[in-house]
Amino acid sequence: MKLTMQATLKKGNTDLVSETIGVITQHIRSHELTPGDKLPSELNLAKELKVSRTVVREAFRSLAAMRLINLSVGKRATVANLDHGAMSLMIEHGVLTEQISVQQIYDVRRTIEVRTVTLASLRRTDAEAVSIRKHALQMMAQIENPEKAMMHDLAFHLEIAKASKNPIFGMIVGAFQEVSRQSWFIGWRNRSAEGQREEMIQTHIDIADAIVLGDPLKASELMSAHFDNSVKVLIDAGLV
Amino acid sequence: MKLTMQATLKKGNTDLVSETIGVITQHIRSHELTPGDKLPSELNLAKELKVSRTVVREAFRSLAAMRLINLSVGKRATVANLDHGAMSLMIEHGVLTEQISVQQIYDVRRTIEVRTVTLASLRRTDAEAVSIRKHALQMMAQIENPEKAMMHDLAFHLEIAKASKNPIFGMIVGAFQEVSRQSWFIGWRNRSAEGQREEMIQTHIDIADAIVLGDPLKASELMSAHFDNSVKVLIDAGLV
DNA sequence: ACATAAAAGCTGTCTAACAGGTTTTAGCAA
DNA sequence: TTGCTAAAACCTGTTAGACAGCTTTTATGT
Repeated sequence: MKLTMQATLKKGNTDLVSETIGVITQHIRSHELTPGDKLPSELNLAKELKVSRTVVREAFRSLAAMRLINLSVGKRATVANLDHGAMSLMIEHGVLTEQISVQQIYDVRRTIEVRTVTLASLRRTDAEAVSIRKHALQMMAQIENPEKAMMHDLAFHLEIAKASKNPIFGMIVGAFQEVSRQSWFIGWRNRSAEGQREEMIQTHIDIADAIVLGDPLKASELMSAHFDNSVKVLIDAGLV
Repeated sequence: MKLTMQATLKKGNTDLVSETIGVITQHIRSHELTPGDKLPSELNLAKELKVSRTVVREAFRSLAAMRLINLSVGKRATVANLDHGAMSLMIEHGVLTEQISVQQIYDVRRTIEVRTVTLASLRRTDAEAVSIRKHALQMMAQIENPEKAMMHDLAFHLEIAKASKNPIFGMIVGAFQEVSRQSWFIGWRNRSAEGQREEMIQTHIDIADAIVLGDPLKASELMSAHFDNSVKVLIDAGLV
């Protein structure tokens, strides 16, 4: 890769690391780099910008934390694919520090997922429809195995987001899954009455069927009802 | 602050920095820290974990990049308030690297903002209602000054998100504003026909009025129409 | 032409040092 | 004793150099 990083650091009020981050993102932009493309090495960047390797390293780490680039030992840093890892941590942090409540998460999820299921109904490939339905069926099959049932539940929602063909939805849905993982079992445990779990899973199957049939209205209504029910269960469980 | 970081690094397959990040987030969790609370100093953490200050610094930088903590020279790191800065960069990166299209952003925005305006209509304080309406009116007043008109436009949407009383919506709406800033002028320039800009701004005022009146249905319909129109303008401009 | 070994390049981590900002401490004055 | 001030202690930002261990390139010999 040719190394033309004509941008120089204007050593102003902010710190060198922040400026270096800016230079690197600018580099990505000006060279029109796409996922997988390599960035300059730490040493070259340091020399180019006349800063220490430490500064460049901290800048790289920052970008890696946001999942904008990938680091791996021995190799040069590469531009990263869109990923929800960083957003997951942000959401988790919000919950941990009591800035976000579980109910608020569910409201956002409902808002997003009513949309993803609508789009998925319209845009899904046949393969995606099959995959989505399979996860719903597997939930039912694994009803005695909460751990696995949850896996399929999460995968079900994520597949729908992917089938919406909008990567931002995929990112947001993915971001909430880490933290949802924790409240999932509460919901499961509190659906203890006869048939409650089956009913919940059946809703998933019905949603899958609506997607298979390409019925966005039906799909979104079911999804909305599913969230209504989930929030109700959590509230009944005293989790508010 | 008492320094009990009993968690030790299990020097396993991943790198020390990642593990240190985990320890720090764990520290925040176990000590139930909330925004503003101080974290241990780099040196103390380094000694505690038996790693070099370099490693701790890179961990801190990573967390700061995600806006989970705030750094400032001379002072100890503190737990941060929820902030959309990192998410802004992630979205911008997605657009820059051609993983996200402008139209996809608008679809997400519409989805979210139809919801925020609904919630805002129900939950806004009087002060918020006034502020929202003021921004809409200021847009009209600054119709000859695109730069300022845009500022009020963005503030308008952000205020609505805040009035929804769900910080996640605020974060998401904020995150998209950085990147929307760039397409805003395209939309503005392409509403060149007589009265088109006034019409667009009038929609904002109408939305504000619906919020003032506490009419969520009307507000959400108007917001939806606004996005329909914006997307149409951008498509007509050839930006797809 | 190809396989292999050496060399060069790169990242991860550590140590030591110093500038300059911030908080705490100590001591002095009222 | 209280309140102010100056010094000390603490803390972060940045630099330089070093070495282990992994990866890519180069050179070498068959």
